[in-house]
Amino acid sequence: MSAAQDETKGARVVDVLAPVAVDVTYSYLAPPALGLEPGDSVKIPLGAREAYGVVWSVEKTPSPRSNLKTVTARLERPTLSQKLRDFIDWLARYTLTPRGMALRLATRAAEDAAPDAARLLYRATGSKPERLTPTRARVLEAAEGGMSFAKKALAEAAACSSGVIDALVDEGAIETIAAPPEPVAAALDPDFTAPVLEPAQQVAAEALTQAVHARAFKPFLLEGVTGSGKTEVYFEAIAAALKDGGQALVMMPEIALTAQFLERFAARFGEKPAEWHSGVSERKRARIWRGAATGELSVVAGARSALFLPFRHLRLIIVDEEHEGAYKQDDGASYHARDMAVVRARFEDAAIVLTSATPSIETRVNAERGRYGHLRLHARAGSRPMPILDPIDMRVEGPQRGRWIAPRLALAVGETIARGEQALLFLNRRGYAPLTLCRDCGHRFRCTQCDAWLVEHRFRRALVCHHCGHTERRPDTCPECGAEDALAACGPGVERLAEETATLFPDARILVLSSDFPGGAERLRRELDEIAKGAFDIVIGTQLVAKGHNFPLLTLVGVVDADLGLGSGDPRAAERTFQLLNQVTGRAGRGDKPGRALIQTFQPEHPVIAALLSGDAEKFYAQEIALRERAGLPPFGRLAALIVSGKDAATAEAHARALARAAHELPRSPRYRVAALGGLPDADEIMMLGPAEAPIGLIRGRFRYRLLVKAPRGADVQAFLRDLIAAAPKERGGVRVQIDVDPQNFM
DNA sequence: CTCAGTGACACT
DNA sequence: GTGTCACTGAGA
Repeated sequence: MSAAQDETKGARVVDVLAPVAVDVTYSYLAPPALGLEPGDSVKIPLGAREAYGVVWSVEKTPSPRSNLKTVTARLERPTLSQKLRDFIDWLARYTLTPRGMALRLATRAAEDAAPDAARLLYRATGSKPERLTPTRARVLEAAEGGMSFAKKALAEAAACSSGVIDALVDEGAIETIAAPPEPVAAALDPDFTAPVLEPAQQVAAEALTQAVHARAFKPFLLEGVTGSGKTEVYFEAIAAALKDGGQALVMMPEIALTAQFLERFAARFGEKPAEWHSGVSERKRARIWRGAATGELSVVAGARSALFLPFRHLRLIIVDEEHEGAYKQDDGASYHARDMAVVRARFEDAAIVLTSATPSIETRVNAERGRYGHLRLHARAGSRPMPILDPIDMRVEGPQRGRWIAPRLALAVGETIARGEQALLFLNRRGYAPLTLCRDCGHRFRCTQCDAWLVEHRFRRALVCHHCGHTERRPDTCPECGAEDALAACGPGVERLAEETATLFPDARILVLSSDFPGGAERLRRELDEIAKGAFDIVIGTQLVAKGHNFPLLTLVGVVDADLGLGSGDPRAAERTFQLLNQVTGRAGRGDKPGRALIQTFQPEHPVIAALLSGDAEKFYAQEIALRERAGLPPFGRLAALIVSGKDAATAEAHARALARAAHELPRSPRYRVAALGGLPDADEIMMLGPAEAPIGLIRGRFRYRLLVKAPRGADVQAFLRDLIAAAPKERGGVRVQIDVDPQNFM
């Protein structure tokens, strides 16, 4: 018997899933000594390189095959539980993502999880260095008493750089000792602070704690207006999970929101939870990943990707602000984190709580039909009253031409700031003006890449495409007719609104909050702090201001254009507008004094605006749900978006057309309809949904078109999509299809 | 004829 | 995802 045969004799065959864009597992020989079980991580040869993979199954009766490669080694990583592996398989199938890519979502953080490099501590040995400079003396003095310090701490204490310490180590005056790795997060105390709950909160909290203790899958919608105390309620559910020795995951839509949350959490549980988002260092994420797997970590608060952490005993998931669009992931695997969280909870036999002041339609329907428990907090905690809403009919009492603030709104702002209170003007449009045209020849500035109007950004002296990001300098003369000083800005953006506000209130301290201003989350946090301290009288903001930030001094909200977004042809336009305006107007009010919101609109009788003004959310939900049901829109019909991309607009469009053609040639139930949401004007086989408004975005250097597939409830839209992708023409390269399923009915 | 750039393809 | 290979067009 040869040595090679000897080696393979008795070897087992394992099926390994590698984190690559492949849907199948690969089989490898595994030395029995490794004792591999499903969920174990292994090092494997893959093509020309070494990769890692996760054992998905161990073949009981391996069929004889030649040419199998052999697992190189076992990786010291926590085992991925059966529950997590099932979830990965499910998600891959549901989102039409290769399973390897789904696996990668769950293991990417572990790629950096080198076993913790020993942290080095420094302490004095007692021996003196050859040359004792004043700086060195300071270091030795600081290190006196046998205490050991982190290098950085010691350097800081001695006010020197770490180089000095290195030199002292070389000369033997300082020694290094290995320290145990720092714990990822401190232990949490479920009884650190006794909760103070109002009766309605108490009822909801009890329902949740019961569900957590039951250790079974149970979804809830926790619905309550801004300030009704939803957080305190779900803190009790977290406390219940902790008392049972379980883990909890809190998902947040925005990084900017986490800071505030962490503070409140620490006040309730004594310590902050582990924080998980793209801003956290890779090294730290790797440790959180391990901490979740070992059970050492009990609560993680984070963004979408936290959903894939390998929790050991997950008892509870919270999805905060469940209606937020930020839960939708679009590049790579595309999934809706809120819905996938529900599925994860099902696999983990955990409770899950979706919270919102303005739930999404699908969640409301699920709650109303009894699939989710429905917990409601009607009043604001501490009896803070709801703001008073007041429409301004722009047809009757609008501002003069070229102005955007109606006299009555201006008056209200003036009174508010005269009382030393804050006013917020809300306009969901970045930049100075959404359209620039030439008064002489009528030329309109359009994006050369995707045909959308270019938005003027006056601060930057630029014209920017909000669709694809294309930017050009704003010229002084018309590029069409050469006329000078003939370019006119049409319509308002926040920058222009700031200009008008400054003219109306020259002495007011005005701040514009817009996501495109430089400085990022850091600056935003600082500015929000300053607002809370009263450093500004008038805040002008885009939808950024709707996202759950606290404005304690705000008493007046002016919605400058409530109609914006209602006519966009997006099937979710009504829902989005209602949510946005509700969140924004809900910011008004201080203490027990009701706030006031003035709403400028050209169509006060529009169902969405009317429902908003009536303050009756029930009315809105009832009418929107009825409408969706009639139109077969989600959640009553299934909508999937195929995102087709190409290296330039023309290629992308060609691919989109080819795919649409393939869709119509595919044998299928006539109940499927494939539509282009704008942008494919003469393709007669394509049903148009909404106006053509160039739905292309430039993402990572590629142009994207969006095609919609609509299928009624019960239809196997995934099977259709799978066939469609298979039938998609692959010639000339670059048909990349991403499926963005609006997932319904997956339970 | 070489070389960088682009895609298609396979990976057990 | 990533390494390899074939093919292309530009330049020596």
